[in-house]
Amino acid sequence: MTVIFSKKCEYGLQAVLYLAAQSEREVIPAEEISNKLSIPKEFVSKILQSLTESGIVISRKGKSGGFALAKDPKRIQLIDIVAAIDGLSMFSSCVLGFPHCNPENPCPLHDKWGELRSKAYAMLTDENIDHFRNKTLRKISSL
Amino acid sequence: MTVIFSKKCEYGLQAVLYLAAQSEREVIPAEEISNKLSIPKEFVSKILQSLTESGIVISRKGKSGGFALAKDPKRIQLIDIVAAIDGLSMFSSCVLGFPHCNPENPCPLHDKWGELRSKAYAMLTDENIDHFRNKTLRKISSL
DNA sequence: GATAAATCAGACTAAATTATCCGATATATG
DNA sequence: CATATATCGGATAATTTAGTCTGATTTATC
Repeated sequence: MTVIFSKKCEYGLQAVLYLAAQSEREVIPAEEISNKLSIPKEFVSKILQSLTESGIVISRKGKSGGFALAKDPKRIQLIDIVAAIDGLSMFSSCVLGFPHCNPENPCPLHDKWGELRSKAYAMLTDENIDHFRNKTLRKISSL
Repeated sequence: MTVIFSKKCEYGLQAVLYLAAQSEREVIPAEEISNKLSIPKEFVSKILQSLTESGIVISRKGKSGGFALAKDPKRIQLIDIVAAIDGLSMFSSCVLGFPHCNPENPCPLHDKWGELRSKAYAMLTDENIDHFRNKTLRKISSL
């Protein structure tokens, strides 16, 4: 298998994008997110709990409770979710798994991969999640 | 955690690059690869066995046996090892884990990721492993 | 032929990831 | 206050990935 983000992180990104696409509404119950995105309810719930601790989402307990973004979607970037769930180690570790891969002791792919990695980082930082709102809505409606 | 290649695949890539860097020698015992690359012997041995079935390396049993490339290193590309171990699904599946991500139903990152993915693919296909020989030797000698 | 050094094959174990379950607690609403 | 509907928190289960062990077989060399 080859992965970019862990399942947990993929689900977290999807769920946060989902929340960002609902900006007019109050909190959204985990069950709705689970249904719309086909993520096991308990699992997405747990992931959002952890994002609550990271300050990215907030939760309201009890009847008509649920999850919502903790701040203006213009101030949240995809990298925030990745950092909270998977961490940022992929942006510093060697793509071939060699130890101490750096400009002094580069692996054969060091330079090429370094470029790609920077672009991947940019992809996750250049835009805030509000920017993805319409695209997310369109994607969700196709599911 | 965030991964590009599985550990198995990282080890496989390292081991094949190692073999390619030893082109003048006959077969290399798994133990040497294990020692030089700090990969558990039985594990790298298993990985090379599977690459034998894929036709990328050959093995010789018995005393002074070991592994070697099955063909001219100019005819082996990194993608061959990736395809044999991790498969190529990462080059077609959605980076956010959405189902049926395609130009008609793109996820919010579809285009950007598509570009990066192509470049990652190119990184693994544009050069044969003989091209990495010197870089590999330099890296190995620093371990 | 005996011995040593290697792969081969398959079962097994360990660890990490993914997913589920359940009881407790909080809260909106009648 | 009772009820229904949520999250919260912790334990547990299932699955995948990573790694280990052992015994058999092969082969070079003395």
